[in-house]
Amino acid sequence: MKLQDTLELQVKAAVKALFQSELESVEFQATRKEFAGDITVVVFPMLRIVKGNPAVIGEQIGAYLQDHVTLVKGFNVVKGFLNIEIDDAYYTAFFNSIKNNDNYGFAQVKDDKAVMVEYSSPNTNKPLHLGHVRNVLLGYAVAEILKASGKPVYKTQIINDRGIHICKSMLAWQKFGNGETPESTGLKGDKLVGKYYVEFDKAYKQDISDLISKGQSEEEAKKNAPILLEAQNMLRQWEAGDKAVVALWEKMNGWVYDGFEATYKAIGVDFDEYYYESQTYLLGKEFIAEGLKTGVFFKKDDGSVWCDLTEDGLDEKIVLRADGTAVYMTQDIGTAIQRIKDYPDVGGMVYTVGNEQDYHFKVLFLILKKLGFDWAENLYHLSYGMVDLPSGKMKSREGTVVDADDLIEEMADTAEEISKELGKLDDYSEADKKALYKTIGLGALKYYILKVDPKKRILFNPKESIDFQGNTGPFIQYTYARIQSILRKAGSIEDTTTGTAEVSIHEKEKQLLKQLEQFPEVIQNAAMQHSPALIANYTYDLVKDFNSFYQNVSILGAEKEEEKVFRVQLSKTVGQTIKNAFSVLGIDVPERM
RNA sequence: GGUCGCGUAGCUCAGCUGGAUAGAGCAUCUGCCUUCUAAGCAGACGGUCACAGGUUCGAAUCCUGUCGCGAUCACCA
Repeated sequence: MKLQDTLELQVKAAVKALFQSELESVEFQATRKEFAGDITVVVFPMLRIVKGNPAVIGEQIGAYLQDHVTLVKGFNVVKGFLNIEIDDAYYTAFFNSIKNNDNYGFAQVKDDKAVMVEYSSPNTNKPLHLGHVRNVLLGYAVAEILKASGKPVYKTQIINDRGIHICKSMLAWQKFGNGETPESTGLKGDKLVGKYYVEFDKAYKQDISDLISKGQSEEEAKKNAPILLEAQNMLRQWEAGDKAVVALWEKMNGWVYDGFEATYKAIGVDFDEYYYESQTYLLGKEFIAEGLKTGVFFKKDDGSVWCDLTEDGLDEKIVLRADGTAVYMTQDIGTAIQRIKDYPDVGGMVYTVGNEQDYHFKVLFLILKKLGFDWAENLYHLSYGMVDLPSGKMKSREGTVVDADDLIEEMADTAEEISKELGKLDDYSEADKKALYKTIGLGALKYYILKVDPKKRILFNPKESIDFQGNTGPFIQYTYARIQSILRKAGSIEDTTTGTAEVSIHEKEKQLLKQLEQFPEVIQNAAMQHSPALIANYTYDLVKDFNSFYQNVSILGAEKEEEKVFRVQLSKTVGQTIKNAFSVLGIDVPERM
């Protein structure tokens, strides 16, 4: 049983024995480090049940606990806070229970219902940028956290592969591309297609200014620009299944997918299943028709279909255009239903999408509930703030984006610079060095993004590089590498001793043990709150405790053999915990750096 | 205008369902590498938790209002 649960029972027993009162619950907190003790009972809330002076009550309960509970070694009362000192034996026992568990912190699969986590979900007309990076890192981490908390998880994305924006890239390539391909240019497929998206915009702007100089208003010109009309025509041809257009669409989307895969691989994320809007929007339409029959939706005079959400405090929402074509909502309804059809064990879904779509998901979830799906109760919009630049929003068309591939490369370059300055890796091969720089660079980037609350917007200043010192990924990776160095040096020592001998626990060691103890709970909390930031911050605290221990206590130079063994094992366990924590964040840890 | 989110040290952020003197990192300044990796450690400096009320033994945390920033209220996705 957990320490806190044990103590709760005992405190209740104490109150019953001393004051003949029944306590509903007991409030605990970690003892502040300026006071003696390990865990603290807050006496104030008891005053409702037990009348008297909180300090006196604290003293009485403390005395009772000391007499009746072997784990309680001592106590003191400061104001209304009863600080309890726990016997070292408790911590040694705890440590022995986890020290050989490489999966410490991860729960066994205990849920038969799976969660499907959607992230990335890009448009196929331009490369991924820093905004997508935040999305992908968040989604991947939350999926891994859910897994670690004991849930089966499917990772997926919805690829927005149809619509006017794709026709724009296609048309521009047709007009100006001269048959360029990723092979002929050496460009990544997504970059090539993105290039023509920008080309389209240039031509479009040229058309507009031409029309304006011929006397049209700006508004008219925007609508009548020849190249836009052509793109719209292409969309109609696509919807009509025109062979040539569809073939071009397939070819260029193929290029983009190859490019995306390369980026996902570089970032280190993956997916179990892909969904394409071009394949799910029709199913959405079916359920609109269904909902029309059951009265969930209604038709307006012009033939458009709507959902009335005014009773839920929202507006009316269109779900099908007057001409019968699908809107965004139609597709999302279809996609959700398709997923449950494909994976009947899925009992809930997480959508990783920016907070500008908060309203959309509120409405989507509500509509799915109205359509009567029981799983609609378990939908969660993992909403996150935008990544902005000092100049404002990132806009692909205007080229003001931080490209994902470039960023990853720059991070590795920075890692290389720092590493070379320190010069600790002279015996590494070039290939090993390169791999390490990537690990560190990515570690810095991922940690930088994941440590902040998803709700907050991030202001990314490309001129100020991401830190490698302090509360950062590389700092944590460094600590891990240090631990591995100790383990390499300790080598055989570990194996020759049983390590069960009683060792008096140093203050710094106890601090580490307390921190380790919390890890499983942190995983559960992070899963419940869909928050990678909790894991990141926990890991940072653990690492700080370790470094303090490392600098203040000699590990390999311990006076007694059993102390040395204990410290080495403790280091090893901390290292394993860092590795486990970082693995759910999708961050690798190096053996040396 | 309606709705939602955010506002904590010069900067970037923690602060769980209310608890002790609000914590880290960066930046600035002091010490510590002949001893396990100094991407580190030990310390100093730095705060009217946007503002005003309310709830209570106790509020950065909960409630109300005000101000500031952002998003959204599309037959775009």
